[in-house]
Amino acid sequence: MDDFSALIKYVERYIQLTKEEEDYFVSLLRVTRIRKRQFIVQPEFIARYRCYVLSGACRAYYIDNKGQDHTIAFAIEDWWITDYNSYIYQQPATLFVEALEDATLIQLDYNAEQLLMENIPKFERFFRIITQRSFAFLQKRMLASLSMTAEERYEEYLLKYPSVVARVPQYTLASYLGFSTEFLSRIRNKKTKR
Amino acid sequence: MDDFSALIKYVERYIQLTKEEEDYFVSLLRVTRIRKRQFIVQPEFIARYRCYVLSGACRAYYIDNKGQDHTIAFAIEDWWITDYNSYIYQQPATLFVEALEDATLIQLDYNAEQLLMENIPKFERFFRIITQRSFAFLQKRMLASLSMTAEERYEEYLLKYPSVVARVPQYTLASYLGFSTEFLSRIRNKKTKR
DNA sequence: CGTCTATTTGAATGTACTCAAAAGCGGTGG
DNA sequence: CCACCGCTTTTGAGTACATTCAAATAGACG
Repeated sequence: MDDFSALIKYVERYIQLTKEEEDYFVSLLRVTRIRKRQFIVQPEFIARYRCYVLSGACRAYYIDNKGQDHTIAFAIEDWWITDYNSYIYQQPATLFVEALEDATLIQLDYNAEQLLMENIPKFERFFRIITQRSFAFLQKRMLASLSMTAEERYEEYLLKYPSVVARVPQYTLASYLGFSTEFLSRIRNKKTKR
Repeated sequence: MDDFSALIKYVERYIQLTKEEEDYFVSLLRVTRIRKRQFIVQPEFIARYRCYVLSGACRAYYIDNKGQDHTIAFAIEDWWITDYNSYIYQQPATLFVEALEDATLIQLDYNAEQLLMENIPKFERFFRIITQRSFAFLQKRMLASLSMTAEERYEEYLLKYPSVVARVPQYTLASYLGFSTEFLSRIRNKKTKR
């Protein structure tokens, strides 16, 4: 039960819950443990869950027809992850979601989420707010991708999310920022030489 | 009043409204007409409104420190537009939102939106759903930007949104897709020669 | 300690950019 | 209704930023 306290805290940043509501919410959740390199979501399968990261780190990525992979999201403690397109439309995924470290996740099932919103309309509000914030965040990332050089994007990300940079393999970071591993290596090398 | 029927229809794709709810909703709206090149949002000012486009076309863009502009969104009939980061956090904008043609817009004020959700909780649901869809859309765009060449992105956009491509100036389309006007010109030229 | 995975380095290459100038297009006024 | 002005698109040449491929090195895990 204690596993859920972090998530409860997270939810209560946006909406207030009574004890009963909290219990009902928790009754819909499930904790899973997965090991490094294990997949939560795979192409062709439908993403049934939205996952809240209790511990560990994950990434969602796409493999294009040339075989290159492109990271669309990272998630560490207190973040959510899934193939969002697959989850909200309940259609086959196009992404892989993989554990970068052994991880403990709280899963919220799609149907449970619908039930939750029907039974406790406040959760409509909760999901609205977190989605709005994610959207605003993604717009900023899109703008960064349109207007900044590779090096600038790296510097910005390093400043904002040092704890992610420190934890994830370099090639995943490069594929998130939109350039090759080799190029990130050169960027870092140039910095240390100064 | 008839001006609002398109928007009502839009809303009713996601939630059902009673006559009273509809009236209350409409009472919070305001129609404005703006001329080509006029701004709805400007940097430094707070985006007070979310705008639904009744007629005309708009774009939201960012001007970087080198003076280049980057289009983050277009909006034609039946789409919403604003500086979303500014709107949801009610903080100074970083974007320009401009009319590409004379346009008629329905404005929804930030405070009115909050009121609306308090008084008719169904609207929580409405904004949740449209934001989720926008987010899913933006993720796809981000992936396209990470994994496709300039030409591929153009071809894909042309297929999906021919009516936007046909209406907006080429330099705005290039700045949306993430390359220079000159390059888009070359892409198009190459196509017609085949 | 050995194997597998991740990072670094070098060299050649490519995709897309920049700058400048010309051409095309559209709206406005005489 | 035509001419002009401003804005947008096109074209050319030179260039930059970042990629690719291959090989070497370093690091992590059993």
